[in-house]
Amino acid sequence: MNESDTNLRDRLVDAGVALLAAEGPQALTLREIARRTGVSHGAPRRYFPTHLELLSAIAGRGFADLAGRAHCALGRETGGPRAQVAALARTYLEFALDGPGMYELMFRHDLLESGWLGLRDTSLPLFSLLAGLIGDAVPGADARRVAGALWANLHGVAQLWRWRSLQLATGDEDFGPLLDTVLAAHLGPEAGR
Amino acid sequence: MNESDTNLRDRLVDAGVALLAAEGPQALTLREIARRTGVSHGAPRRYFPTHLELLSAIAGRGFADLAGRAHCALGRETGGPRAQVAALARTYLEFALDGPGMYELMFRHDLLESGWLGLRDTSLPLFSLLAGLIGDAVPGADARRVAGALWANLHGVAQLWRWRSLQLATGDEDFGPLLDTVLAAHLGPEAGR
DNA sequence: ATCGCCGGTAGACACTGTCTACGGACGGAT
DNA sequence: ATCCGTCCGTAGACAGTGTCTACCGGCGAT
Repeated sequence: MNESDTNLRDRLVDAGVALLAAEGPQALTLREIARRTGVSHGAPRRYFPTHLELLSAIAGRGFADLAGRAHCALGRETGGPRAQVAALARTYLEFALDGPGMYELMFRHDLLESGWLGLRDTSLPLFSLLAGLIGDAVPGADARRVAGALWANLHGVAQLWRWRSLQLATGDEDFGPLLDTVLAAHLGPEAGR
Repeated sequence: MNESDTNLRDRLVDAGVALLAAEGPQALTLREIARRTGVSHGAPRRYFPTHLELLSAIAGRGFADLAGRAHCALGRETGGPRAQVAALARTYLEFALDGPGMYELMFRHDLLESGWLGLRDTSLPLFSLLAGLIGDAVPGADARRVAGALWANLHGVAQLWRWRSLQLATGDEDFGPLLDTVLAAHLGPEAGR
């Protein structure tokens, strides 16, 4: 009945997620995950033929979490499309800056199996959603291209902020003002307040 | 007289740069670099006490290369400040998309020694330069914040483009139109043609 | 009761980064 | 000329990693 003691597969991913949050991606050793799960180092091979597939499954949790947070934020935001884009952007940044490890792992393509589906399957719908909102928010622009530029901008801010490079360069301590600058750049000056 | 046969230090970095360009960052093994240099695996330790310091030295070549390209592009561009920012941005993207490995290594902070100076010492001057140009190009804006936003945007485009995520999302095959979108977003619609 | 398979164990292998002991060449002082 | 110390690179050990393979115990189906 209780499936948590069977399903070694899920237990491995659970242990990996916990280890990732606690010590970062470089701690995600196959053998350490097995150790924390209480099985031998050869056991994971039964479910994840290679280390990269286990890491990909762990990253999959992150993508699911991100998608969940995004939809939750969208449901909570009752303003216009511009406000929804802003909520989405803030959610994205908060997710990236939340734990020390998950976001890093999710975009370490050398650690994920090539052509990893989780990214495409949760990023593309989110991207289409963003593009649709942008199409509503700024009717004149090429929505897909603006959405791509904004997505890249958020990704870059997330990464550079994690490294404290942007804090050093701009002197800010909170990413709020920078995020406002980014949104204003891509969506035009704030209109729908 | 010839210093290339002495200076094992430089020979190691040379071999590392070549290996990086040929096979990517995950091939930058301490032992493989030593092998390609023709010395034993313990030899690098004399000059680079740890693996990360050797990788940092290799990345340093990349930062120097980037700075050189940037100044070269700036010297070639005779237009106004906006055209110079555009030239800088294009140079940055071309550098990032050029080799398969160097850009990746340069921003893999887990592979570089913490507080790595090369990044700060070549990024910050370049950033200040960018901020100055932006201050001239768009007099009204907070130059540092706009420069930070643009830098992050370029970084994000570089990364997502490398992963082909942006091609997938926008349908583009060349990053030119997207770059124009990005520049227009941060600098305002093209004026100084 | 017996057989086969599923799921996990245990050991081997090649490889990595780091550490330590060794060796040999070179230069300067006596 | 001899000795000594200081570089600079070698070689081996060690713990740890991912992958592969042989093994084995228990369980269900025949």
